[in-house]
Amino acid sequence: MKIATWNVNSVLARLPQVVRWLEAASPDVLCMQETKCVDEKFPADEFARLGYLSESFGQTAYNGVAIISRTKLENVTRGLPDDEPGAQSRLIAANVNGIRLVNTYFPNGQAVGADKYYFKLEWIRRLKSFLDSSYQPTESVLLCGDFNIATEDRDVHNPELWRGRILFSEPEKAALNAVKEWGFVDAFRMHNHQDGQFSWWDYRAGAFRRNLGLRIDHVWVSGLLAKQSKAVVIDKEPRRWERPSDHAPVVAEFD
DNA sequence: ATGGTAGATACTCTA
Repeated sequence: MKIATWNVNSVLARLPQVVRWLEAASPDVLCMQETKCVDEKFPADEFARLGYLSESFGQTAYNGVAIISRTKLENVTRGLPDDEPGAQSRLIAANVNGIRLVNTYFPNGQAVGADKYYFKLEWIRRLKSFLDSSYQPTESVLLCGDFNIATEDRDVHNPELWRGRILFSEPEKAALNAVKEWGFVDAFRMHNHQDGQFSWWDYRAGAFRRNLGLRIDHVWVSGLLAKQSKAVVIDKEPRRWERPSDHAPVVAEFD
């Protein structure tokens, strides 16, 4: 079973690339972030043509998450339980093949100390509460998405430049570590130990060409799934295509 | 230290 996560940076602008990638990689499930479109405009018909069922949780212009799957998606939930009405669309969860999938788009935070930064930290705390109250670590839970946090020096092209900055500040890492302590393992790091393995590169200043990136897109799994984890790869190929997303898909394979 | 790009929306915000 192949489960992928990809921040597509607008599912409508990226539709040709997403379709091309689905045909090439043929994942069973694709979790998307930053779909940037309301559910009525989500291109479910295009994905149905490729054999995928869609569940979307979008909004106008910003954020938005979706799961497409070759097999049935059950018990779909949208948002965090304590979200205010009209809250940003950042989480969609569903059961697929006995796995509880939690697809997330963490707030970016903008800059350390900004209002959005504190919103990010609080959102992560609320995610932790949601996990604590909803699931047992003995279940098969997969938390994936654009976490907008690099966790270790080897996940950052220049740790000294990024230290203390947004996406790599200590309070962000501590908040995320509390989520991990729910009972997750970073599936990518079970199989890959090198530095320089990134999932996002800024559109500007030739960052991709120079591999000036961060690993901020993650697949985390509970213990049962960790035992079934065969491989996790970051597929850089679609980042080389015309009009790419600034993120690359991360693909996890399970027995 | 600055500015570089991209997407959606509506002349600006977010990343």
